[in-house]
Amino acid sequence: MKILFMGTPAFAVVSLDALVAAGHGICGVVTKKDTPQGRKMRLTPPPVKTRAKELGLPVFQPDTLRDEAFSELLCRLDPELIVVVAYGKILPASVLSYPPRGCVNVHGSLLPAYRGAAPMQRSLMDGQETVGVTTMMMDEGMDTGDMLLTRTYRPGENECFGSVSDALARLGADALTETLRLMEAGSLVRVPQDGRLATFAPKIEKSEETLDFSLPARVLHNRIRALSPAPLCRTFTPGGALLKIVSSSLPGLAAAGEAGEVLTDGGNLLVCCGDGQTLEITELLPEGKQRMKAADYLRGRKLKKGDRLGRKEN
RNA sequence: CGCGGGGUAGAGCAGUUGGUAGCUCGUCGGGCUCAUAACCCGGAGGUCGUGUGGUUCAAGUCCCACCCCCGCAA
Repeated sequence: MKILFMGTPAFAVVSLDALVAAGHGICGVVTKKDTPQGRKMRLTPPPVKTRAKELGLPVFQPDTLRDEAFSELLCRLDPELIVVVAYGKILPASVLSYPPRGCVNVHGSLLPAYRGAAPMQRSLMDGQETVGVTTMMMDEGMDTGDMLLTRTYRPGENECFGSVSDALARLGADALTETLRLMEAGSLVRVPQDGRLATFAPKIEKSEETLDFSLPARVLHNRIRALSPAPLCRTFTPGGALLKIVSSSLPGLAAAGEAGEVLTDGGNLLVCCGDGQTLEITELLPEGKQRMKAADYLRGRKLKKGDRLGRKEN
């Protein structure tokens, strides 16, 4: 099938590779523009662009899909189908209606739950034991199109967003190729979403990164893994140093302490939470340092029993 | 030249007003113990990021240049 692929991050690269491996003709790859990133604000190409170039595919990085230039490009490429995986921009009706086979999207949740920008993170934050991906026919709504295929995944108790995203990227690619196979065979079944069951997964806001130890341990743990390996949850030491939390676990121990109180002097870093349960911080990233095991951090004697982690004092 | 932190034994850190390096852990050997991630004794392991750089009688410690890592901000 002659396909126009639209996607941006590493999550989408897996699907792009799968399409190529499945022998589909990719007439073009549309991705977001290079953005300044990192300390030096160096212009960095999105992963999909890098991969597309390696594959020798033509890459397009339009400012907008809503102008004449893109319409002309669309006509020139003349795709039968558009596949969208984490592109990062809304497709206008003019684009959605162009390809005869329509537009297929790979979405990182089991729709109609978690429509929106950050489905995987929100699923983990909510402590969902089953997550997944859904392929769907796109329409003008936000992830409201008819569902095609799903794949489910059960993340481990401590599994972080990065790992889940990798897993779902593979499952998404798998679901995508199967969807296209069924489409070509004419046996694709479209399942309308029940809008009454819809939930939303808005993008992560900066304020959500700061840990509030008055919350229950499980809530904190889920947030930590949902935001790892990036952007990471943050808290502050009594000295005011920023501490990013990379990973944690729930030892299931009750504790009588104040919220954010460090309960140990060495070894494991146990912190008392609002519900009287403990959260074990297993890996962290001190400001200006490499990420390290919490036990290593304690070896440097930066925290001792009775210290309180929390918001920066002002 | 956006702001800032850091590069010292395998790991995490300390190192005061410049005088050739310490701590916790790990590791190796021995001991104690029914046993142990516990305890005791002992050992190995470091050109202190790079520069056959500058200052100095003497630099991890001051100055200069460069490389690398990280946080903030985007």
